[in-house]
Amino acid sequence: MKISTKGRYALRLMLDLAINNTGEFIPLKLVSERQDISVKYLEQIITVLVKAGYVRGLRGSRGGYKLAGKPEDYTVGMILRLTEGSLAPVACLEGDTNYCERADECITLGLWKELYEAINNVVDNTTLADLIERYNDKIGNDYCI
Amino acid sequence: MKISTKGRYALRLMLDLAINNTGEFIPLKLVSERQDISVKYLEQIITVLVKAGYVRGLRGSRGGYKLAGKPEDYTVGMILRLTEGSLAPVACLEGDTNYCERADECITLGLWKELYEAINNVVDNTTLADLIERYNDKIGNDYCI
DNA sequence: TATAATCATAGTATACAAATAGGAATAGAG
DNA sequence: CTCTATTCCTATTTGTATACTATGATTATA
Repeated sequence: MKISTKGRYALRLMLDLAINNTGEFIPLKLVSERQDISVKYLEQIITVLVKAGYVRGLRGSRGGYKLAGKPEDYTVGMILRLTEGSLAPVACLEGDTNYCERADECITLGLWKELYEAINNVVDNTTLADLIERYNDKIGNDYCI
Repeated sequence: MKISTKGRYALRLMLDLAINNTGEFIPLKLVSERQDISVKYLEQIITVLVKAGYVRGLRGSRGGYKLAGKPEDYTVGMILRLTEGSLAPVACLEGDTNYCERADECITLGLWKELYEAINNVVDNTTLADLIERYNDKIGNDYCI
């Protein structure tokens, strides 16, 4: 029941781009230094975010990445699902591909559904902007987003 | 973010013992047939439940297992934590052993705490008796617990 | 043309998941 | 008192996923 590094790092990556946004493209080298994650691993993770259209990349010198939209456009759920896959606690809740023969007589299915909903409820109701705002309130910082 | 087979099977095992309880000890062979899980794997899983005192075992002919307490005594959380380990979505929320240097400046820590609480809230407020009752209501069965 | 970056693909070490296997100990039945 | 059905104990296996690292091609700017 753990969120993997891919999901966690993707979130930190998006947050880093949001917080350090100046309008310019931000190279992964900088994100790597700030977040203490290797550039190579970040590259692998950001590929998915680019393909999903959450992040825009520019090659070459002065290249880098920036969020395609605003921090409030991206929920934690969107980012985690992209990098982690489904957040369902059991496979039989994932789409129609993992249908379970025992579903009708399954005593625990309802419980897993409830757990799934609780998880979704948290991640889908929190945006990057929310996280930054809460952090500013707590720490007294004022990251410009 | 998946519950492993150990956790899921442990829950089904406890439920099977609860539902099929007659006062006698129930051999794993029967549970195995009903739940379609190998006896050998069930043995491995039930060991933990016995050591925790959730289940009592008796060796030899006419031996088997039975719940030590009543179905309402056991929450899903108790059973899952025993077999899965902590249900924390990130390691830094687990006890004091996994302390993270970045905790103070971590923007995502609050989110993980919220998620953790949401998960705990579900599993700690559902007992085996609840699951059986809900199932009876849904299916029209009347398992004697 | 040099440089700094993304982009694409492959490889690797480790740990965890999901079991299976073999046999010793024991409680009851006959 | 022996047979049998069971728990109990420890090891081994197999596959898959995680968490990276490595190499090199491409491209945009200075």
